[in-house]
Amino acid sequence: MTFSSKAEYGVRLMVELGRQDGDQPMSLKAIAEAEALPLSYLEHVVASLKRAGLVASSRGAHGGYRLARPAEEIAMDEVVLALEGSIAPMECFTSVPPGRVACSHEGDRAQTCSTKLLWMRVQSGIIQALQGTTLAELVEFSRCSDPVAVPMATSLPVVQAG
Amino acid sequence: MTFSSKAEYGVRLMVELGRQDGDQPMSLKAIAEAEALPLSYLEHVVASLKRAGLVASSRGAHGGYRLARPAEEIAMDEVVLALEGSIAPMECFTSVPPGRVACSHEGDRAQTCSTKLLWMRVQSGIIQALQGTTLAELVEFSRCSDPVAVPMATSLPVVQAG
DNA sequence: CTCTTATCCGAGTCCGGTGCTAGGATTTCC
DNA sequence: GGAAATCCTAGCACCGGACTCGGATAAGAG
Repeated sequence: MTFSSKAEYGVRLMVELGRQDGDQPMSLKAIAEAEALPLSYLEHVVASLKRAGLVASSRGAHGGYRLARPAEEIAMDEVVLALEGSIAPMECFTSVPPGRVACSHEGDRAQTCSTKLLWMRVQSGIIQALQGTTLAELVEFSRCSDPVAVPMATSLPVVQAG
Repeated sequence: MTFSSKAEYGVRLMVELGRQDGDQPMSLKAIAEAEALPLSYLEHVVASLKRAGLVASSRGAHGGYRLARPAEEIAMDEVVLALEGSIAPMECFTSVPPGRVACSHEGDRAQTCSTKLLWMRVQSGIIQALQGTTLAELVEFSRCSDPVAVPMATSLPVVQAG
């Protein structure tokens, strides 16, 4: 249960773009160096973001990428969705008609998958967390590099199997 | 971003055990047949659950597994944690001292990872969803096999990249 | 006592996806 | 024209997930 590195890199990339303030675009090379990420791989990452309409590009010399919208109007579920392809805790969560959830296990004796309730709640939790966070927040968070108060979830311990 | 099939199978297994009411244990073979899951793989799955103290076993003929506690007292975060090893949306989420979160990217120029805030919120959302669901709920949900009202999250559409 | 049924345990295999590279084509500014 | 950039497609290598197999141990049935 981890997000792919594509999601990680893509979010870092978006934050980096959000930190920029001028209108001049930022080249991938500059981003790769700033975040210490492999340039050639970032090309694929940014392609997904562009396809989703989250970044705009300008080609040629002095070209690069910039946010397609102000950071305040970009919710992170869009970003992660674009990078990850889908936000679903189980592969069987494929939407056939929009708004309904079909589990591939269904049809076997017409019983609804007993785990569906659980995964739907988890999915809901993830989406709410992503929707409730804007890129602007992350940009702001990245500016204060001093490790003081994390705005949330400092009280809950990291859960890990012993 | 999907949970492993071990998590899926393990939850199914737990639900199956929860459906049993007598004190006699249920054999893995019976579970495997009831859920149409590979028996030899279930052995590994149930081993994790046993190690976590969620199921108890009795060996020999007529042996099998039963819940170590009543289903009402089993929150699903325990189950998923046992199966998944850890509940963290990013590999860099490793807890060095309990209650604190260290990101492996930290230390590079002492800047906190800009994505930490996001992943912590996501993690929090997942854990809350899991903690707020008991095994008993899933057992109950599995009994009413008619696909009427899903108690939650029916309103939110499945998010998926086009 | 042994046969059967079961849990237990470790090793090993197969396959697909993740993460990343390579090479080239195209566009744009100087 | 050349440099700097995006774009596009193919391909590779490794790692882990999903699963199998073989055997050891334990316990009830006859």
